[in-house]
Amino acid sequence: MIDTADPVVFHCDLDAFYASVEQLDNPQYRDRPVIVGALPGHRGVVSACSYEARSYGVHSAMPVSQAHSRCPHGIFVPVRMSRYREVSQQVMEVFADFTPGVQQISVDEAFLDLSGTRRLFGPPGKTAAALKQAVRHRTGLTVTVGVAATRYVAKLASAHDKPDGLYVVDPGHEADFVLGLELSDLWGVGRKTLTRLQTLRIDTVAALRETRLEFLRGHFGESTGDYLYNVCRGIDPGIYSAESRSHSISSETTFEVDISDRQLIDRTLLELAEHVMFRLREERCRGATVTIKVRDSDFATRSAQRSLKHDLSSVDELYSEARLLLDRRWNGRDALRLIGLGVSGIEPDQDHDAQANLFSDRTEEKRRKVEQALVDLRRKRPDSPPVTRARLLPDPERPPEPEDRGPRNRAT
DNA sequence: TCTGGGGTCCTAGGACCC
DNA sequence: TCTGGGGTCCTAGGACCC
Repeated sequence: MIDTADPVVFHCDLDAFYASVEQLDNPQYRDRPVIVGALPGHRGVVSACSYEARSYGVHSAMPVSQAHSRCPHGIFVPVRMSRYREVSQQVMEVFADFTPGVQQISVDEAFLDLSGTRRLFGPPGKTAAALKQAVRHRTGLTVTVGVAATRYVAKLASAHDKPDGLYVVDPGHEADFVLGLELSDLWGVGRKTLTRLQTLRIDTVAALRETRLEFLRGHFGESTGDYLYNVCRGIDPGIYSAESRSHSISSETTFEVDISDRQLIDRTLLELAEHVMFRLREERCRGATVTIKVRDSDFATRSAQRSLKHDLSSVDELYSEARLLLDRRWNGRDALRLIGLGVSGIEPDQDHDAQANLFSDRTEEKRRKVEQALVDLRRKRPDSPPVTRARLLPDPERPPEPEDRGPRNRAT
């Protein structure tokens, strides 16, 4: 007998989301292999692709050059993130009609808490079918729903029945369900962990379940050991249980060709500083830890980080810290493939004005105010050309920026 | 085939303090 | 003077996810 008080979680996952939106907006793309990401001839990977493209062996995270050779007649289109956010918002509104307990975890995924709705909507499987129908009717998109008593198992359930799927794991059957999966199906077991498990002669979920907790902790550390021990038994390790808020903001650029030109690298660093600081302000956050990242031609990646005694107050300050850090990780000669910049340890900035008054340096305070004014202007008129520093204005020698490199408006 | 960009969380070693 | 142990913060790197 199923208790009406049993917890019920839906994991809702929009199918091939970016590619589906492109097919929706461009009817001529329907039933054709659509590949969203970098364009052929450029560095980059596939962000998403339609199921038609998958039948050619294309998948997300694959280098675009490879996708192009597997599917030369595919339709390659760039990422239009702001459009996907818009459609995502519509879908979330449909979800909200079913429960106030919507926890969005990415642009194309959400957990829904449907506990205690049996009397209102009937059995969870019926509710999930109605939800799929509502999403299709209102947006034209298909969504796969996994239903279980916990978030972790609901997530595995949706992954088990894509696309346009509906899979219910009845309460009490979590362990049996997980036993039927491959080790690599377990969320949180990636390529490296899989290889290490196999090296230890652990090839299946059943074998993992026979492995002692102490052994797993010894080989993988306490945290991952406990994680593996739990998930193979269908026990939720506590994913997404806490209220999440962002702890870092970063931005990075991979150059079309590796470069060692100091001026170009400095200029890129300044653009990144502008972008990161803009987002920090836009989200009304403050932070004091700066991290830079560089990647060499051979893909070796290094980082350097410094925590300041005070919160960052301006683009110029972030930029000059970033340059100091860059000098610690780059000899100024080797060609770089990528450069990145981030601020971490960020917290909500409750009171801007009180904060600003703490700055003893009047110029810093002035800068801060000018930058905040720019943020407010861009927020008010997002379609107007961005106001920016003279040295960041487009260089006639350089190709134009791809659409989605600029600061974004967050859907809230 | 030559590998994006945005995040999260964990580990391990060293500094520092009690 | 020498010593132990714990807690916390910082830094660098790595695994994983969408």
